Amino acid sequence: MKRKSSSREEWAAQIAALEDVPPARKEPITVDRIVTTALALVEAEGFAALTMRRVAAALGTGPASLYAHVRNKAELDDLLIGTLSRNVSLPAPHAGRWRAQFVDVCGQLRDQFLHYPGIAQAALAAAPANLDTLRITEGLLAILLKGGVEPEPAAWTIDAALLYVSAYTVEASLRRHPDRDEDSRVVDRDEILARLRMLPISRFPHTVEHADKLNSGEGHERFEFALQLMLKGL
Amino acid sequence: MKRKSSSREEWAAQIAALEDVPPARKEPITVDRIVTTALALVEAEGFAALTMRRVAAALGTGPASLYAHVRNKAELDDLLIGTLSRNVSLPAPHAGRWRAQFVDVCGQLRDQFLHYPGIAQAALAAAPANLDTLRITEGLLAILLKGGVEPEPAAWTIDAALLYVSAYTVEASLRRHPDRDEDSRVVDRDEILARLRMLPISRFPHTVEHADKLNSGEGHERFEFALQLMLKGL
DNA sequence: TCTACGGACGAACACTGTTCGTGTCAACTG
DNA sequence: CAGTTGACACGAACAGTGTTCGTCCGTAGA
Repeated sequence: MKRKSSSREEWAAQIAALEDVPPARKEPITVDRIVTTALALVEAEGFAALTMRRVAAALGTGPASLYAHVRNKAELDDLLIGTLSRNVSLPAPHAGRWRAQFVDVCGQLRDQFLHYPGIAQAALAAAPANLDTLRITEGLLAILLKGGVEPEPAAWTIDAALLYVSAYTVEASLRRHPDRDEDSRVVDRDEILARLRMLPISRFPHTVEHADKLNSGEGHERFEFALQLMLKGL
Repeated sequence: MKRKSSSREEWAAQIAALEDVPPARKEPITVDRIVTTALALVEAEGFAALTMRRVAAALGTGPASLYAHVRNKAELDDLLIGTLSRNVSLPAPHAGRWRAQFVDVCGQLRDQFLHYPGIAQAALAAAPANLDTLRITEGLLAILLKGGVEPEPAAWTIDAALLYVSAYTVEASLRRHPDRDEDSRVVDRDEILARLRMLPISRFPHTVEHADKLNSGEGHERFEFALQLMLKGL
């Protein structure tokens, strides 16, 4: 019966061959196509939706096909943050504008991460010796050295700043996108403010008094504040 | 035959009742027991091993039993970081030592997170209005206000510092504990240094030149450096 | 004593990452 | 040109995940 079903399939194949368009000639899977598909998926549905199966399905195949081009999901994650890192443009270091240049590069990275919600989680786990992230480190190092910062403080400041960028964007993504209209979790600013004011004054005197300050900060004010804090401390 | 097997079980139960020790009298599951078990699991095997099934198994039951006491795995995570937050002791604010006090509290939190490898991932996702984390915010706010810092910069600095603590501990855990003796990933410091030196000088001049500084920092030197950076900037 | 109710839990669902073995098509080789 | 080889595609499966449903049972209240 194996024979029979086999010839039946051949028969179907022959019929399919009669169609004017041969079945799309399925172009081969490449690492680039995988990365592009994955990024589109993260952009549309967030990092939690990035699944080997979903990527494979979007490419019209099964999950096993991806493992010929990518060792791991972790390696795919690394490739994604590498691609994102390649999108930030590094300025020619200018001694007089080193602070602004530093903040600008970090801001570019922040925007890249925010555009693909949740992907910063992969950035925190990314291999420390990734070539594309090292390119950014090199650029930031050039900026700080040009600004007259000593090498070791410069290196450590870069480390701290990049860590902060990742944490900031992870948190921003988790706050925004946890799930559609869940009852808890998606508490907006006014709600948080109201809850802070409800705290017992005996145990949380300063929190209650300055609840508005704890929740203030439009856009990326807090982000810029934190980076300026680090740079002014140098 | 349902009858038959049923009576067989009853028979077995009667036999079991003959034992001097009644079957351990299975003490009830409580939120506290769940949290304690979960923390022990994370301490021993890392946050990735924290599974509803493993917690349930450690309690001698199935995963469904946990959902009577805990809404989500996310809620369990929140409970864990709440418990950890409750372990840091807040000093009485002292105007002359506000910087040292601030760094000390952050260091306590860091040590708590490092003691339960990977748990900081949950801290980044934790609810912003958790009572136990708010207690730490309140304590830090008291310290900074006592030090003469204005409320809004104080609030934003606390936000940045706590974010940094989480990011620092997440990264430290991921670097250390990814998997037992995997071939890649667990690249030690000397290996990273060697790889940095192999970079093409044309594209990575500063990275190659200062490779040693990029990798320096014993213990928590970088951690203290980053926090001092923020505090000096105030 | 009977009833209600909340906790415990077995089984299942819909997922996840990953591997194994087989198939198939292309490009080298004789 | 015929034949072999090797890389890639992929169906099926495995072990594991969070979560839910329906049923059981022991204890507290009427």
